[in-house]
Amino acid sequence: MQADNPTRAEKLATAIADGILDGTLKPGLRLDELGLARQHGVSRTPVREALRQLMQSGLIDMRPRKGAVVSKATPLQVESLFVAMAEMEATCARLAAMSMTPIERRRLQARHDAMTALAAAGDPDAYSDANVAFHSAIYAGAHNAPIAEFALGLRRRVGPFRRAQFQVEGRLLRSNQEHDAVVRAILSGDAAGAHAAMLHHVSLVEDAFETFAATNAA
Amino acid sequence: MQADNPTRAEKLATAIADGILDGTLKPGLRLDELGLARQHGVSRTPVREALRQLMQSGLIDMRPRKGAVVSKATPLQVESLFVAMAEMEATCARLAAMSMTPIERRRLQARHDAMTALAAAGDPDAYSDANVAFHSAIYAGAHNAPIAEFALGLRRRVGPFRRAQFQVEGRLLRSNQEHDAVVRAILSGDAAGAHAAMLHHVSLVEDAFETFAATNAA
DNA sequence: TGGGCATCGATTGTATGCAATGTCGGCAGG
DNA sequence: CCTGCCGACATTGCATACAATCGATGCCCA
Repeated sequence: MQADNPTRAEKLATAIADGILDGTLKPGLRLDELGLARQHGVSRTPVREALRQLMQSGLIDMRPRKGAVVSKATPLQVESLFVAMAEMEATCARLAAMSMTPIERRRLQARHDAMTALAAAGDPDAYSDANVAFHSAIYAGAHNAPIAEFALGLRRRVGPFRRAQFQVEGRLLRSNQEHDAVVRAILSGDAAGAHAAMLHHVSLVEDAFETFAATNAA
Repeated sequence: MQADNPTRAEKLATAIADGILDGTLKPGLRLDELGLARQHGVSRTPVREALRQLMQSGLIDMRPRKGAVVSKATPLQVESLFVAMAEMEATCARLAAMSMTPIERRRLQARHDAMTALAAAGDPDAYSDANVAFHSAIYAGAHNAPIAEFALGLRRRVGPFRRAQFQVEGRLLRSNQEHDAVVRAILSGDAAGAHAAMLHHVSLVEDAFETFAATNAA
């Protein structure tokens, strides 16, 4: 029981969050404190603290004496999440265009070039990983911790709803083209252009989700 | 000990948050769990839960075994907060221009007209209150819960740094003029214009803070 | 005299126990 | 048969007790 610098409550928080985000813990499921405690081999105390943390991040809902349930996102709420993420991405791009250092700009360009190659090679998995890093780089380039954290949290929360986005035929190349517009605007310091290009890019992701959802609703 | 529907942890969280925001608990101050518990007449458990909640909202910093301290905002971090708030206000204005219902638009217009009267009358206190409501109305008009909540949280956090903004001579009238531009853009559905106008407006608040800070740093 | 180290105190992390409250099932009355 | 009340149960909120870790103080030795 040594070398657990991350506290039990922290580990529980991430474990439960992972469970929610990867679909193991389904929306609406009641999170019983004692059950979770036994399941993870700890007492209720760290469970309670983990739950409180998750509540703040919006992954679960807790009402004073009614326990905790996995947030059940209505389609409207999911829509809000996508809109919010699009806006935050666009905002980060705007700020990045104004704030990125020359080194960050060069690295962004390098990332983008690498992704262009991946898109041409047609490797969805590698592209997807690189895509996450690409967007994270823009968050970081905004040089604004509060916004970057919020954007990261949003991305985590919308994650479950856009799993297969790069499976769609031709999405890779289009995504890369859109990235190109974003990168050019950022590198040239065009704040408004970066905002618009990123908004366009992420809104298309949202459209892809809606198409996907509509298809699966049949 | 009845009728405490808000749980003790919740009440503690708000109490401590108020203490931080109104300056009673100064940045850098160590928050001793046992001390807080005794001070509020409860045990450590609800204190811990309250602290965890405050950590998530950014008001305090906690490190695994090193306790909690009131977040000490460096000037750079304060700057980040102001930038973030400006961006979120602008984003809300953008979304509001696209999403507000006719009723909301009429109410916004009414609010603005009332504030114009207050500005003309030169009543800083009443204007300040109305100003909060005005901006909140725009948050709500964005019709996006995640963004609105984030914006509200940011406004709370920057609050302590912009107390006397309307004390500056002539600020009232200028503020009202800027609001006018924002309102016109929103009412006409000009998303980009609303974004720009709000960004301009809030950035001026930031400038006022910097002037204030620079003056007081002497 | 200065540095390394052991031990102590303080404080946090975790576990468990108790009291209070919400929930579910059964029962009486209409 | 349905509706409303009542009591037992389950679960949460809180308090207290125990364990583990960090920091500091003082001592010993070079």
